[in-house]
Amino acid sequence: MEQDLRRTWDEELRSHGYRVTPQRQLVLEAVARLDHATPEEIAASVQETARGVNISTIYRTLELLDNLGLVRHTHLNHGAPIYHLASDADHVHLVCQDCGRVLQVSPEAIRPLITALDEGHGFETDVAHLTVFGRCRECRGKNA
Amino acid sequence: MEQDLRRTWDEELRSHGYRVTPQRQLVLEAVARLDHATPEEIAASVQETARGVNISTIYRTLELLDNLGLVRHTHLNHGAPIYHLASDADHVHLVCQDCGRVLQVSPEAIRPLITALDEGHGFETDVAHLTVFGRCRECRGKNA
DNA sequence: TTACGTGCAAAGTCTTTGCAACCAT
DNA sequence: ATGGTTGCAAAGACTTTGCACGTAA
Repeated sequence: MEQDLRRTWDEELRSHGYRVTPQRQLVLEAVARLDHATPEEIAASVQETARGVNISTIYRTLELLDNLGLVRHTHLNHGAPIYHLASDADHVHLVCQDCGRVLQVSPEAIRPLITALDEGHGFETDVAHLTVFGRCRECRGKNA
Repeated sequence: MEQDLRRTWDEELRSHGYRVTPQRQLVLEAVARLDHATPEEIAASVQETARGVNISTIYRTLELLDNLGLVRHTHLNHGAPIYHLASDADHVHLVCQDCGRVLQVSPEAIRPLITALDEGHGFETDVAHLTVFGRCRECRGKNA
């Protein structure tokens, strides 16, 4: 499994003329390990397992991997980008504006939306990038 | 109409113990006039009609108006917040990741989504804050 | 008058960039 | 060898904060 991941992006990089470096390896592993993380969190995570990768390299690597389609990002709060593996099953994020909790739901839940936007507006939804803000069950219960 | 808007937020501010100042008035008018704009754009717009309002006041005012529920914001790209009047009819933004175009669609288009998230997850969607990324009809036509 | 609000400037985040040294190929 | 990569430090873009003065109420 990890071997598969490795082989895949190895080839992906090389086939596009990019080099396979330890830093890129570490960043991708961190993204896979953390599941959902900001550039800072990824940097912190990488420091633990290695001497470290410079934060600017983290940014450059994430941008590269994103362009290659190996990772994806979305914006959960304010504007902080959150990265995750593109190979992760597609999912949509529900962010509670009260408690900050982040729920993941299957794209099935939003299939009707995708269909409606496609048929009604010719718009092709980027499901992996979708974040829905609102209030979660718990917070709705608490307040009015 | 403009009178209505004015009376409404005037009272809204005062009833919460805030003062009605020319700056706040200018910022709200700019948000109404521009329909969708970033803090910077709002600042620029305000400079045209008056000596100007300091950018930090713009930020403070937008935050205040947002808390009071007079304006709303969403994040279209990277992280630049886009403000618009809360009284605007609810609408959802479709952002094309290829050309950057922003389409507005009625919340009707996403009613099924709202329903599904509510019934399936007890999640109350903040429609006005929703932004959907993807590719617009034109860009889908152009490329493959 | 009183204390909320504003302008200004400095400080803070987060991200990008220039450049010389480094290393994957 | 040689050109893509990295680390470092500086520069940027955007936002927040401290403080003294200004002003709505």
